[in-house]
Amino acid sequence: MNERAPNSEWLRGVLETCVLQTMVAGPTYGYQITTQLAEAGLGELKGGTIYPLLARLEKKGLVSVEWRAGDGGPGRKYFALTADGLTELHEAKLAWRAFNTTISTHLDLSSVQSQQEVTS
Amino acid sequence: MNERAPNSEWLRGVLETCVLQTMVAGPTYGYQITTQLAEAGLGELKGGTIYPLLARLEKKGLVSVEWRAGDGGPGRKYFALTADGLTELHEAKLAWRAFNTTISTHLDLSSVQSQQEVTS
DNA sequence: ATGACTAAATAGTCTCGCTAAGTAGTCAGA
DNA sequence: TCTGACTACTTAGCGAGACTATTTAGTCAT
Repeated sequence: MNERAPNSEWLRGVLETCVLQTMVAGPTYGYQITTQLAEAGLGELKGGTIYPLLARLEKKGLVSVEWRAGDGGPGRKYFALTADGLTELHEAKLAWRAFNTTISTHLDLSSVQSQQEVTS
Repeated sequence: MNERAPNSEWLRGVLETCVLQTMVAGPTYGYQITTQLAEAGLGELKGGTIYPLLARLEKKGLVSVEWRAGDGGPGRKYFALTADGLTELHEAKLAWRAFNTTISTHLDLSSVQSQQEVTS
C-alpha cells in the first residue's frame, strides 16, 4: 500500500486552503487540525509543517488567535477565521477549482482507467 | 482579469506530469511545450523552468533525447516518451486524480459557487 | 546592421513542506 | 514516584522545484 508515498509535493499552496477550510466549523487548534486532515486522507502533518503555516495565516490576518486551557493536557492555541480569511478561502477554492479543471482537461483524465475499474 | 495571478505554486509536481502528457502526441521540444502549456491555460513557463525539468525527466529515464535541425531557426532538442515514461505518466495521472478527489472533498467544492454562476 | 523571433542553457533566489529535536502539561500503571 | 504515552506547541535547518534574469546563438525581415 501507499507505493507512491511522497506526493506531498502536491500539498504546496493547497494545504493552506485546506487548513482554512477546517476552521469553517469553528475555532480549532494546530494539533486537532493535523488529526482532522489525516482523517481526510491528506497524510500526517508534523508540527514543523502546521505551526509555521498557522503563523503565516496569522501574519496575513486571515485568522485570529486565542489561548485556552487544554482539556486534560497543555494549553491550546485556538485559531478562528477572520472576515479576510473567509474571503480568501472562498477565492482560493474558486481558483483551485479553475486550476484543477485546466489540469484535468490537459491530462485528459476522463480517458484514464484505474486498476479498480479495469479489474471490476 | 487574472487577479490571483501567481498560483504557480500549485504547479509543483503536476507540471512534470503535464509535460509528459504533451509528449503522448509524439516527440516535441522545450520551446514548443511552453507554448502548448500556455495555450492550455497553465501560464507562460520560462526557460528556467522547463529546461531543468526536461533534464530531470531525462535523468530519470522517462524521456529520450534527439537533436534535430530547426525549421528556420536554431536546432531543437526533441524529447520522446520512453516505456518507463509512459508507465510513469499513467500512474501519475491516477495518483493526481486520487489526490484531487481527496482535496476537493475536503474543500467541499460542490457547495462553492463561482461569480459566473451567481450572476447568470 | 538592427531588431524580432526562435531555441536552449545556466546561475541564483525564494517559498514551503519536510525532518529532527526540544519543551512542557496531564495521566495511567508498575 | 518513576516511567512511558499522549497531547500540544516551538524552532532550526534542509531540499526540491518554480521563479527571475541573463547569456548564447541561429534565422529572417526591414
